Amino acid sequence: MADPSNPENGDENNGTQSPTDPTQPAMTPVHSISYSGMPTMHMYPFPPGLMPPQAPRTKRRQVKNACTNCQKACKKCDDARPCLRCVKYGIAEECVDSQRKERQKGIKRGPYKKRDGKSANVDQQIDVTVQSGIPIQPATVAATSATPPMPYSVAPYPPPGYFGQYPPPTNGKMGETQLVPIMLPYYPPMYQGAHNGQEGEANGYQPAFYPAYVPYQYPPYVVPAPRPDGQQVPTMPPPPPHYAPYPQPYVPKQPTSRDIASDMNGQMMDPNARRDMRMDNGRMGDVMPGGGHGKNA
DNA sequence: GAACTCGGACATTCAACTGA
DNA sequence: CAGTTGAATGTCCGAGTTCT
Repeated sequence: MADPSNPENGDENNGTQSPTDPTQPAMTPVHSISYSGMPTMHMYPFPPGLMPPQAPRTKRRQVKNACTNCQKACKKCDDARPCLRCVKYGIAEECVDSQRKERQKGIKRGPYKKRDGKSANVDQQIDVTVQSGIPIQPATVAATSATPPMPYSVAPYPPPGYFGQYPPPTNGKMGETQLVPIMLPYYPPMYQGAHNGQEGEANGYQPAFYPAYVPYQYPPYVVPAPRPDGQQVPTMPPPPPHYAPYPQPYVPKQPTSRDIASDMNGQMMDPNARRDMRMDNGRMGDVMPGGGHGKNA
């Protein structure tokens, strides 16, 4: 049983949510990514009746190289050095990248299975329909699929600020709706206050921007001409209330006294005592080649 | 109940292979 | 030679066990 109070387990249901977890954004089957620290309360829900047809299973994120301590303990590491776990246990000075073993070369593999379809996985039909009813092209989805999820839906309006940041589409017709590329902000989980998080990017949790396509509706929303003085032009009127809001800058949650207390618990313990309890009888001596613990060896 | 262990699912990497 | 495949290798979830 997962112990929610176990600091090792973190405060997130990382990577192995129920396949039908409705709090997770719809992701393409091409490359779904779990940013599981994304708190539900800060998500931009899909409007009623517009939930994606199925919430695909999210993908577990891994660091490229865990530190030796996390590796020994089979626990989640992060890219920062010292990693959060080592800091938490007071062994920051021992937090070093584990050494990767060189891959063998010259292993013969035998013939590959015939590909049945020409581009079976590329042409995977992805039915992403935004509320305008405009299906996003599979290629479009693929292009954005390696990027963070959009925990909100897009509406057939240019986002606020659109005109100041992106050139308006130029080849549309009156009343037509067209997909246009924009950059959307994404706030990684750890950006949301690192007081007790475990997962996330290395320190310096900056909002990232990533490419996405939104349906752009041509007039009646008139494209304002750029101002000669270079100032940003006024933004568009807000979308009707039934549309999901556009992403907003995340306002980090202040840690509650309870959060702090629970975090303190993990730190009050003598770090050395804790280290003795854990690190020195890890099973890393027995970490076998072949992933897992010897099963493929 | 908390801390720890560890089996195994899942992710990533990259050389071998394939087909244009 | 770029793109694909799939085995090797790595991470870490979470159930079970041990400890306090």
